[in-house]
Amino acid sequence: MPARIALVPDAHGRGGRLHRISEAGEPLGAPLKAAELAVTVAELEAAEHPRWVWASAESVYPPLLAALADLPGGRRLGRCHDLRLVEALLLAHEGRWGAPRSLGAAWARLRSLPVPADLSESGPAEAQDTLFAPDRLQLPPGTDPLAAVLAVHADQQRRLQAIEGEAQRARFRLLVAAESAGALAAAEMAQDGLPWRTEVHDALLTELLGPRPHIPGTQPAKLAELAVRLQQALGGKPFNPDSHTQVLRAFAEQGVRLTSTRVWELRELDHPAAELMIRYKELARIHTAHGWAWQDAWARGGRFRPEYVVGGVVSGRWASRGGGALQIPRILRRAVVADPGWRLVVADAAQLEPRVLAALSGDAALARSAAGGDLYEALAATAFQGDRAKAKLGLLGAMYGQTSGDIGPLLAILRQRYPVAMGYVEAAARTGEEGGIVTSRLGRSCPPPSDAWLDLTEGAAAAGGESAEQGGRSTRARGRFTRNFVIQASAADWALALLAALRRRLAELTGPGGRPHLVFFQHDEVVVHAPTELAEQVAALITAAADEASRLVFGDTPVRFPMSTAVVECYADAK
DNA sequence: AGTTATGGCGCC
DNA sequence: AAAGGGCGCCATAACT
Repeated sequence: MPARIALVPDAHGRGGRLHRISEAGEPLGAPLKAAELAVTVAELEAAEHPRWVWASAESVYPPLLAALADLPGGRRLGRCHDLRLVEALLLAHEGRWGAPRSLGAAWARLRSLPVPADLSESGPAEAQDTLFAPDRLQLPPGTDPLAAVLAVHADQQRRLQAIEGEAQRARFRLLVAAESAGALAAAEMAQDGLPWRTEVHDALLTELLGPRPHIPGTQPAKLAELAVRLQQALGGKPFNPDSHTQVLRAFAEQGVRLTSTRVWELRELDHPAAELMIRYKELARIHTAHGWAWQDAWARGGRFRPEYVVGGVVSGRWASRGGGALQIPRILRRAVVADPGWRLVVADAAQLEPRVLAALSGDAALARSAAGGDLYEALAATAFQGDRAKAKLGLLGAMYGQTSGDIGPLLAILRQRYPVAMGYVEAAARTGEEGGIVTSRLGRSCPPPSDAWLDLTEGAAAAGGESAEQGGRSTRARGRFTRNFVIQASAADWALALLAALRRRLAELTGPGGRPHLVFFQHDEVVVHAPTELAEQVAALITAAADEASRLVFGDTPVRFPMSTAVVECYADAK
């Protein structure tokens, strides 16, 4: 078993302190002092390939990564144990959801000291020297940060060891490793950035909106023109098309009653202004969310640099902070182009969530449908007379808890043909409706119901009337949440395992053109920027990583998790 | 003036 | 075609 090394950077300088520890967290030998932390870390990484134990990758790794990049070889780190992320996983598992998870908070709990609240995570990363400052770790003044890292790590190992059931414990450990690996990948992707051609983005914006306005804050020509035509189509009185209330009023004055300004509602309207309104919304959104201001803030110097928030979604999916990394509109993918001599290897897991359901529930019949290429096609052939659309609709409805529409008969067929899988999601829904907790395959726990929920549902049925209705609504909403959680969170488990496996395999690959590296991760999709001569090898690695993830997360299952992979120059050409 | 809520829509 | 689950972000409206 390779060693673990606890690591604490200095408050101000380039140095830091380290201590070898055992798996259980006992210190081995004497602590080390490093004048040049990056140099020492690079040497130890090459010699021992340790698991780095630190307060959080988010605070420690980015500056270290920048320093490592300046060293010959430009090594990255293989593995870590992220105390803050692991603390969050353990707290949720222990039913202490919402307790602060910083190193300082964990330390304070150990010492029965007042527990500091977590800092808000708003705003872009601060200057590097303050990232290292001890106050960011939320430690009480005078605390030795290295001692805190050692103590909290040892405590976490004890809590991991205490998890009931050998298989569950092993899976939770995998979750801990994958979550931590994700934190490394997130920092590396933030540093590398997604290749972004500003001139392509510009041309696209100009085509859609007209030339960039000289005065910031003014509307581009085509948007302004649309607004005028919209006014004319609605009686000529000026109004602000960005204001829902004014739009509703303008339509009402023409005798058109709308309950909202949603696009699908406008589409059902037979009025010349409806189409203009839809077009206006479309363009206004691109302008405000991904226009020139966005480009200035997030996509300079040929790279889009988002900030990922690992574990930012309760299901274990990542969130992002600023830049909307996980909501890049499809049309803007034109601007994502590989460097000359490089390619983008774009891969997404095909029909991940229904496959996860098949593997999770152990439904043999559904697993047979998930053993090949198109799951919905197979499902349709067995249960829906070849109607693929119906098969897809029904299965999605079952996973999301849909009740409306004409979905009832489809669900009935699924219940009859796949009782094990349907029983699985329905049991999860029932647990939620009763106020219980569900967990993902690897053991990530969902949050408990809020106090407001308990107030709303307690005795609501007996009370009758409106409060019964309200209680019933929130009961069912909680059921839909837990029903979906088991699938979405287990899919996130799998995707995280894929990411970790792929990252490890990519690190071993290098060519004359450079090293392939991850540049994007979005729920069930990865993008690798690779020298052209390595692109096909990368595609093969992705397949291998998916197989490894499937085995690690679901063990021996007949369910396949195929990746749909494309080697392209431009992201928009991947699908 | 600054903060919070809402509506709406982008992604999975 | 939308709707069911999860998010982030923007502009406006509604508050403190």
